[in-house]
Amino acid sequence: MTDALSPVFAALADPTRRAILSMLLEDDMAVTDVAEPFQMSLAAISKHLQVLADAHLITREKRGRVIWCKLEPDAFRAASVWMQGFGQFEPVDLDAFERFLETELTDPPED
Amino acid sequence: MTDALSPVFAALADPTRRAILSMLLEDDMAVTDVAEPFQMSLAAISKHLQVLADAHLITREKRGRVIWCKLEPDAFRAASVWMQGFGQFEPVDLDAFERFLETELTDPPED
DNA sequence: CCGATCGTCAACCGTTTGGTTGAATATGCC
DNA sequence: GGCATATTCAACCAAACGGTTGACGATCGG
Repeated sequence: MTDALSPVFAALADPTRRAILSMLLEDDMAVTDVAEPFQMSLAAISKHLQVLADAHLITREKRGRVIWCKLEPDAFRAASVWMQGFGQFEPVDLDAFERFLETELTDPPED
Repeated sequence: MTDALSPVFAALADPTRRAILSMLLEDDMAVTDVAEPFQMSLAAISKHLQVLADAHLITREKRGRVIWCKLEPDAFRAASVWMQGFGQFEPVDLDAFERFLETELTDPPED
């Protein structure tokens, strides 16, 4: 499967993995801390992180004992662009995105 | 799985199904015509269409013997909105979308 | 050096997925 | 009515998925 989009969507299809991505949206996290809120083994979370890394949705960097997980926005963008082609004939999302642009500009995310 | 997003992403994870969606972007199609370009059985395509319909990415309408398949942009939009949250802190896609807006306005899709 | 912590690996297990084939169900046409 | 066309259903299969447990290799702290 040389196709880059399939692993991205497959990774996003699992609610646990989407929850992990939402957590990483706030900050980079160690594997153990990622696993903490979930009712499943650390090994299971480790596998989920592997799937996300294979899809290039995250990267992992080892510093000492701890492996830090970090969002990788590029893969999101590729998939998002593909999807936008299917919404484009509907004017509604243009409005929505203009509204988003406005809030993004008037209320920029703090560092 | 009461979650609405998972079946959408799962449906999009298969390249055959994404190809079907691209075909439907041009026009509504009968099941047999959807199946024609693929090297697999009609039953397999029928199942793919079922998956897409379960995710509400398409609808099927029976007229006579023929079942017409039609894109349903709303499901795309929900998933797209979810994903935009992960790209939003990157300024690049704003530029891309502005360019898209421009082409969309200067070259509107004919009915 | 030793014990605790961090994370992955390997083997296993039940379920889902993506495909096949052949039969079944509508519907349209003559 | 009878035949061809359009689509799904049902049973089956191999492979992938999402989870478990237990052992293992690194690394930190005393």
